[in-house]
Amino acid sequence: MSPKRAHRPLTLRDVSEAAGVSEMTVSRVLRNRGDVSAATREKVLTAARTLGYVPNQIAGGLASQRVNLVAVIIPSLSNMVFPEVLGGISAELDDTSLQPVVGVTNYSPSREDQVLYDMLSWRPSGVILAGLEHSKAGRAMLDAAAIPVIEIMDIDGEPIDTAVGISHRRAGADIADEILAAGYRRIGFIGTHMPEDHRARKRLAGLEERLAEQGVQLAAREYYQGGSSLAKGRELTQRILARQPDLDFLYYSNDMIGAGGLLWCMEQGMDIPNQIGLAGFNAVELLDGLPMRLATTDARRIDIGRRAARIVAGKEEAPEDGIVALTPTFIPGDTIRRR
Amino acid sequence: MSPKRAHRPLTLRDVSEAAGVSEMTVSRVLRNRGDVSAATREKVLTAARTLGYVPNQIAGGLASQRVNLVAVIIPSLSNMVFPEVLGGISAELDDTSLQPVVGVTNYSPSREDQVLYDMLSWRPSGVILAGLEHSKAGRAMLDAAAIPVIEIMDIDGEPIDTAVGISHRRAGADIADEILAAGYRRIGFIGTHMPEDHRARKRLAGLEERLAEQGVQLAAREYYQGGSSLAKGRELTQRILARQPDLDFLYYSNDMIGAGGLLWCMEQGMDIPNQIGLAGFNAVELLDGLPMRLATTDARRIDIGRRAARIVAGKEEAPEDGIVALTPTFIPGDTIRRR
DNA sequence: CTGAAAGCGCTAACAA
DNA sequence: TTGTTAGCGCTTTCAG
Repeated sequence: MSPKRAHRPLTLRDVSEAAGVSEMTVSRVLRNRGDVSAATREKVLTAARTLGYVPNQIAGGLASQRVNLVAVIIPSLSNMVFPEVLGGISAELDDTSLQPVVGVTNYSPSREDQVLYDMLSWRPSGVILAGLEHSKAGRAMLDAAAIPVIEIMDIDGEPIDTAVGISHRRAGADIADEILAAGYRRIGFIGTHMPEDHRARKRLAGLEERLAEQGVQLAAREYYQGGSSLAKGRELTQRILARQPDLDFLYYSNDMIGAGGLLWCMEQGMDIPNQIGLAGFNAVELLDGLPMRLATTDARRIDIGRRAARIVAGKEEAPEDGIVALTPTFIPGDTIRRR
Repeated sequence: MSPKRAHRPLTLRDVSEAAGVSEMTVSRVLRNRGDVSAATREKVLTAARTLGYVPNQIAGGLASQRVNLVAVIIPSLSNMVFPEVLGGISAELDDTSLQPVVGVTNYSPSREDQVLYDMLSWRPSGVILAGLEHSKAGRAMLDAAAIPVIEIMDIDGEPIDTAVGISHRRAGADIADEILAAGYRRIGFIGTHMPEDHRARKRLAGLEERLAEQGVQLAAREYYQGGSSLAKGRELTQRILARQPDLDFLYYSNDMIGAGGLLWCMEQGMDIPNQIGLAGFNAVELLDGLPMRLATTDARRIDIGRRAARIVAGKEEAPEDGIVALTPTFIPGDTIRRR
């Protein structure tokens, strides 16, 4: 028969009694702090293992005024993008004593405030959160928390402490350059209608600005609500082309709907990239096996996670101006004419 | 100019002084506990808001011996499946005071132990973790923790407290029935080579057993390492059919590689579902917009998350026998012959 | 309805 | 190298 389930959680005192040394010595052994003789060390370790003791970080955190938690606050988990950022963070934190704790806002500012409040109440030693736009209340909480704040994904704005990301405005402009250089002129845009997705908004602004500089205007736009899927990409592509059949390029605010559009255009027998060019955003590797490779931009999300984590972990110093700018990479794939 | 960043985190005492009442009264207001006059309540709330006070749960947890955290331990975040389970958990926890804290094991038992140790050191009020297979050490920690343990995804085994999930063995057998009933006989299997993915293993076992009962054996198998992608699905499909061109059905251990295989078969001009049938597993809605809908099984992962969360939150009582069995749904799509 | 005292389990700081 | 003492910031409990 297996041992009975415990009724009372173990404390340091239990280990201390079992090992015949003071609680303080047990504490030192378990944290690898201070000098302890090999013999007592062994005794303590054995006792702790035998009992199945797990230290109480609640008590430890209160006593030491240090908590090895990093709050990570992101808009969504279903987007593929943020799990990857998380992957970068967690990989870089793995060889430190810090643990990430994740909160999800669903792109809602009020929920961001709530999540922030909940996380800060654990007195983490740092915060990594997406975007530079926060509510006044959120900003106040961050200021009052007096801990390092790393804002990720976006650098178009004023960071609280440090921002790690790409310029989405710039990324939009770069895509405009690619599109124009490839000779496309009648350009349509398909993206989410999300006032709170500031990064998508900035990309679109950058795109339009650069187009305007070259005397080109967006010929059509199609917005949608809710999550992105292949199906949605198909539907929107069909709709925009029904309205404006003469478009020669479609720019999608993400790869998922872009891929849906690509599949639809292929089924219609359209000549890609000559008759029409397509591009998405984010370089979702998931889609690598499609019949054609969608043109896209790698937003460097794993690197963003890593750099942000390195900074909170103190492996890397934050720059003077508070901005860590990464350079997005345009990946032409098969859906834009080669120059 | 914005207010300076704080240097010292605020405490109850700060609010107490600002509001001119005892710390105890502040505590009561902030937790909505005990009777407080509307007037003092208002004073306290105003003071707390003005200062930007965020309660310290580390201290609170220690004092009250209660921590409103639920540890959620899953194998992976890049799988699409687990973020959805998480979604279900988080949705159901939203109207309680509990917060999920997520740990990722990467399908490694030793890492599961480490994550478990880290999470239990926060003294959560419950644990939700994937699978019924745990190390001896992990089992010991869970026993010693003396908190509710909900094992999710799988019910083929002996739960510690409660298991919420589907029978993968049974799901495999059901798929065998569907395949045989549709008239396929030369069946190939493509799946990950993951000794630690017990659920995929049990599905395969269930499939083979049922096939054997009907006098059919798997005609070919192809295993792969690492993550699943469309590209991998293509490659493996090509490989298995090169070896065994006469296969008339391919069963994939997940939808992602299944979809890759589907795209490849379509490009080869194969007649689906007559010449060859295909099925995946998991009903990943992401893939909904493909040219044909892959046959698949909905493993009820959102429901699994919800039910598990309801039980830890005490919204629902755990059954006597510790097993909450959900029924997976087979979705024929377009890639299996209709009877 | 409000307040005072004690202590949660651990660690910082100091003493031996 | 080991032990002792005094809190960390809150909540429990009890008194008013």
